Amino acid sequence: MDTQNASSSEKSDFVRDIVAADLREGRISEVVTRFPPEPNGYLHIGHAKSICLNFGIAAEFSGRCHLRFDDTNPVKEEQEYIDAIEADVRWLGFDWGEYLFYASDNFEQLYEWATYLIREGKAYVDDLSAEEIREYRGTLTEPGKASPWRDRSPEENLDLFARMRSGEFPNGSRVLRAKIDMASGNINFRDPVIYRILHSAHPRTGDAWCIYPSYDFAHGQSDAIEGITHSICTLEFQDHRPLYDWFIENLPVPSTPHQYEFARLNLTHTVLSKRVLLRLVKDGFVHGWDDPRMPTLTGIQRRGFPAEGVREFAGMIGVARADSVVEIEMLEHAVRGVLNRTALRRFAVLDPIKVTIDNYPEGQTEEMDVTNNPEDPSAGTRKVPFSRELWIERDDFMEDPPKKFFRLSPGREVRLRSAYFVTCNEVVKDAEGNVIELRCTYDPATRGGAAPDDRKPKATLHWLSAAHAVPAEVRLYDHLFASPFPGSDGRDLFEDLNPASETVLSGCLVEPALEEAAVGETVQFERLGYFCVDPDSTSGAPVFNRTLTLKDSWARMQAKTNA
RNA sequence: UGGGGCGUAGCCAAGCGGCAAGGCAGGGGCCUUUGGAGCCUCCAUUCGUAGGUUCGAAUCCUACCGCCCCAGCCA
Repeated sequence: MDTQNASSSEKSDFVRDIVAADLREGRISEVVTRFPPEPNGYLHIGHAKSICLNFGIAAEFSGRCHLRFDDTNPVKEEQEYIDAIEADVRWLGFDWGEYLFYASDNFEQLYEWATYLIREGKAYVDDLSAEEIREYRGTLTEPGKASPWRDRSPEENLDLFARMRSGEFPNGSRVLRAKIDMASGNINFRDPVIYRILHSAHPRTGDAWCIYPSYDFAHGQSDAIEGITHSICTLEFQDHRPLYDWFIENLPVPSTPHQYEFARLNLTHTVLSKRVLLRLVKDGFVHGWDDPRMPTLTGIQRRGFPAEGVREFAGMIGVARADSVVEIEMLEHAVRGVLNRTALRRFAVLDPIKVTIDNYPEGQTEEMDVTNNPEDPSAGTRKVPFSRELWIERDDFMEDPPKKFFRLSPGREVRLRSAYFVTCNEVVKDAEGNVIELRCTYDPATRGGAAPDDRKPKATLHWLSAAHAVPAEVRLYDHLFASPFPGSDGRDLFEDLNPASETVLSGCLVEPALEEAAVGETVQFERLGYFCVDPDSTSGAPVFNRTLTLKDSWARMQAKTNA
């Protein structure tokens, strides 16, 4: 029973099953995985799935996971991205230790192996142009045909390849191709390009090279050099696996890694395409890679999602081979789960309305003891000042309330959390008839929020003492895209952007404890949601990003009756 | 019409010949000094479809249907 319970709480999926079997049956003695980002953009939540898989497996099976940059295309790659990727993987909570690699570390070895292939008669320099190569490749249903340069001698190929390296030829003039099978049903076998001429500086190797290996020629060989046992990638590389294996078999590589593919993550109401994310940033649809609406790890972090929530989410969704789109609510559920356990509770009023307690002594202030986190007694309590003039949330009052509205209204008594019961006696309006102030009385016997006669108001409100409240800016965030499937049914992706994805509120008020809140800290504004201190905050002028709302059954009820 | 994959609830996903896990979402209820959280409970007589094998099929076989990926000198 115990072992059953223990094993059922372990993560299990087809990749872990394969690793476990390989270990059990002695095909490997230690599992070695790798996370191989190309430094041409920022990491997003989809990468988090892969990171959690690769680092997670290594940890669970006492192996190791390498961080390797797949930096074989200098025209798209930048040091900025390398730095950001390292920071994001660390933020997610993973450590590659000494195992930091770059495909570019292997450029010399890769070059040597390319010449090996040439000497074996398994690679050749092709003078065809890019367009000609495409034409010669054939189509999905028709075989390709041989390039006229396919049968050059190894000597000539070696000479040409060396001259490609030395910079003698312009971009696009020649490529090195593996000589495999122009008639293969798998297009990756139709003499794939393995080296191209790119007179372009590389973030790491500078101008040492003007020819660069393609992904197919670099990835598996880098795996072999590092001793990777399980090279885990996404489904679109399935067709490349035979080619991956071909290079491993035809080259004198030091180990025999294997590739396994899983379905990449898709999420509703957002998009996980580096191309589109780049465009959102470059065209100003968002404020940057770290915009709290972005699905990038840096954006998610600024939004206030804890790394633990992201990891929990990765565990929830599993790993399989079927294409899927996960509802973003699952991510939000995981995030709320950790925030509920860890976030300190605070009072904040986003849309204030004045409350005056007529029978409370003018000039008096009390320090009320308020629980920091009812889920975690060890978080203790804090003092929140209470006085005669208060702010409450405008939404928490209705002059003419519908049946199920339990909050404040004329003649009704509610509890001010951890303070007193108050009753609304009078509604003050301006010339236009807008409610501008509520005149209330309090019951001194209910100090702390409990009545000696045990009567229980149907609602508990959050509040702020007017004299002590700190002004703040609060940014409300919602899904980046209004449609769950952006760009579906032929719509332009950008038409589906949610116009209400960001709402900036000024004139919000927060309790004094928040005046000097630490950037990056996420707290719960009681009854409103989770909010994260934004780096735009300055001393005494905090800025908060709404991470997520609390689940709101009142709002749900409203929506249902309105529908 | 070539090659490679995938179809289990609204969504994700276990299941590996013995009678459909779990989570998210949703419904109902309890509880509550957050209309939060928590707790209880309901939610697939059926696994893309049709045949077949078997005492027994989501699991094996056959055919069909649907969806995804591949024709970068991107990864």
